[in-house]
Amino acid sequence: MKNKKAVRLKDVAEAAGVDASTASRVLNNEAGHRAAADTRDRILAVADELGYRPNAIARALRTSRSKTLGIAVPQLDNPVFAQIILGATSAAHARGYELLISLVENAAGGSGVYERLAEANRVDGLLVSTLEEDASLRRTLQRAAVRYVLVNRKIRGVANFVALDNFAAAREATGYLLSLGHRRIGHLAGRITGYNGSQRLAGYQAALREAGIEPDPALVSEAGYTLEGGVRATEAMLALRRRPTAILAATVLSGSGALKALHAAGVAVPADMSVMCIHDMPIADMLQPALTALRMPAQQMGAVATDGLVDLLEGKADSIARVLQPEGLVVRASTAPPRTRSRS
Amino acid sequence: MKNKKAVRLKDVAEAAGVDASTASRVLNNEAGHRAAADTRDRILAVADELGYRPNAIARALRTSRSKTLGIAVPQLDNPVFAQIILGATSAAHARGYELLISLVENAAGGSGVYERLAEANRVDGLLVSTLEEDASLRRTLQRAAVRYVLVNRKIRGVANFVALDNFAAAREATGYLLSLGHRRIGHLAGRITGYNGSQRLAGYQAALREAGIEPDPALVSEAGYTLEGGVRATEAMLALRRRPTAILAATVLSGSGALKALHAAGVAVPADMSVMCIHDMPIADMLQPALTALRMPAQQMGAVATDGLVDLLEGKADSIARVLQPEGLVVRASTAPPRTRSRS
DNA sequence: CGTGAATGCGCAATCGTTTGTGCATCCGCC
DNA sequence: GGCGGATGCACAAACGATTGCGCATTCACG
Repeated sequence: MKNKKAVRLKDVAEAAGVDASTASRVLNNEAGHRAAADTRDRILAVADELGYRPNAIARALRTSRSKTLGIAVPQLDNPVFAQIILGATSAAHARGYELLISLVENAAGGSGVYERLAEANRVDGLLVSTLEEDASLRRTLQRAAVRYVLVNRKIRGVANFVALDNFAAAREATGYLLSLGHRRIGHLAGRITGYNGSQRLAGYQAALREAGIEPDPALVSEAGYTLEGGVRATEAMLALRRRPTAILAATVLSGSGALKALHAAGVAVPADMSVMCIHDMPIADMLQPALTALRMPAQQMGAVATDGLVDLLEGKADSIARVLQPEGLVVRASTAPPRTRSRS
Repeated sequence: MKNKKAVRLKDVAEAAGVDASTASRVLNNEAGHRAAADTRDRILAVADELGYRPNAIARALRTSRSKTLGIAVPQLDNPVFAQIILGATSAAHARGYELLISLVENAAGGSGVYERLAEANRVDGLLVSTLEEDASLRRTLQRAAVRYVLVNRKIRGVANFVALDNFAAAREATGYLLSLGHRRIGHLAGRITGYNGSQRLAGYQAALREAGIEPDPALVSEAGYTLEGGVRATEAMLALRRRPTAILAATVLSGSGALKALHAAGVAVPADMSVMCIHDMPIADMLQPALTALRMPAQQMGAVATDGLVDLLEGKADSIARVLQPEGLVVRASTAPPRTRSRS
């Protein structure tokens, strides 16, 4: 299988009649290094002819930079992470980096996961998007002595992150429901203790207040980021004496749960209840009815975070803090004005 | 950030008063190496106390084995790949390997992707699950001189692969629809030129024949693995003079497209048309109606392939060829017996 | 024509590990 | 007490690259 041995720098150098050091400098275009045009051409020609590929491992050992990034995510079944990873791989490859994927198990404190990656410069930096998002994560990462950028997360005391403007997103989404005429709007919140969940809740409340409506705590139910959570939270909302006329789900997963629960309860969407969600995803279009959604640049977030991390590593930036804006509404079939009962 | 310098083998050795070579042998439990219990204990104690972690890069350079696997997938939005990756990461970590993810762009021949990974033992082996699945891929991989295992693919002339028994799956699925009483069953095929697509088609046809039904080519439509493909193919089927009473989608994505098209056309599921798909996924349960599916061990496939690849690399196996069986039916709301029109 | 500064390259050390080989030391045995 | 074979460890050479430094050669200039 491995028929011909790999050609090393030394081989190129010998074939070109120069020292390996010279070949190295020429091939790497070392800044401020002068080489005779003659020599340079010869080396490049020979390297090309022999098909020389630098040994990344040896280079990493010598330079202590592996040109590899790690990405730590808790799951893969949530499409948001798939999108983030997608954006991250493209950006990483574009910058000449590889991406090492690591699943950090559910909030298990991740015993040594980061250390394992950071040790030995196996990765130069980490993209972190775990479930736990508090000071303990910060300490863990600090202990691992690795540079990192938080993705889709924000933690007090962590300077480097790329997140979405969840407040703006929830406000805009709620605003849309208000513009349709809804006044009682329920919210299937994410994890209220987390950055995303709390910000979206706040945005939802802000939009209501701006419309002169005092948020009703009974209309907020924590659904997390799963189908089941969405089902349960929606059932709870249906049990209210005064049901909402519209539901804003923090995510497409809980949104699909809402649709499911509503269908089971015989509530027509959007005739009797409008539903929409934050984070447009391919799934939203598969649901019945197709879910109105607020688009968020998830993939771009992965890319921006990766670019930022590389900038950090290469000294092209001191810090990276970006909050990306939502990308507008995708109106589908799940939203409509409320029944005009209130006016009659 | 990097406050304390990493502790090297040499540091451990010095602190224990031995040579680095001795420390190495002890820490690695070198087979057939005898060390005085005294020395051994001292080294282990010191290593633990100093928190020694071997430098993976240096080790890789010396041994030319990086303990890293690469996985090449074409996309991430298809949940099958997410599952495969999930299984692969767990298995890889369990065997002490890391997983490097690489997106190989759409059938673009992947100019040098594999070489880039293989070069310099950046990865020891590759898990390959690309879209192109023919002899050209085989040649490309051969040129890259890398060991690999095909995942969810099968190519003539490639000995190492882990795939699913798509024939059995489609046959069982079709059998279920037959058992409900359906006689005209449509099939939304995947890519007929690919392994999965062709096998599923064959299984579908076999089941029909076993039931004494001659497969009607008009009832087969290539839908690929997307929502849109499913919509189009289903619309085509609805345009037939004699519509089928049930549809078997090769995948949950085309299945969701079928539901969408049926709903748009006002066809009730399952009353007027049953729909089911192969490959159960979380999405199947989010759809309305929830999609009956045949479970396939996608995650396990990733894990088995990874284990096999590691076995190959570590000389614990000469080849790995596994075909995993479907895991049974998940009956949901999208399937029912046909209207008893035929009997009336 | 002699001197000093450029210019272009090679020498050798180094990154942190693994591993083949050789030198002590110790034991048992005759 | 001398000898042979274990036994336990250290020495040193790799792996393939990068990089500080110093030695030639060339060139310009007085």
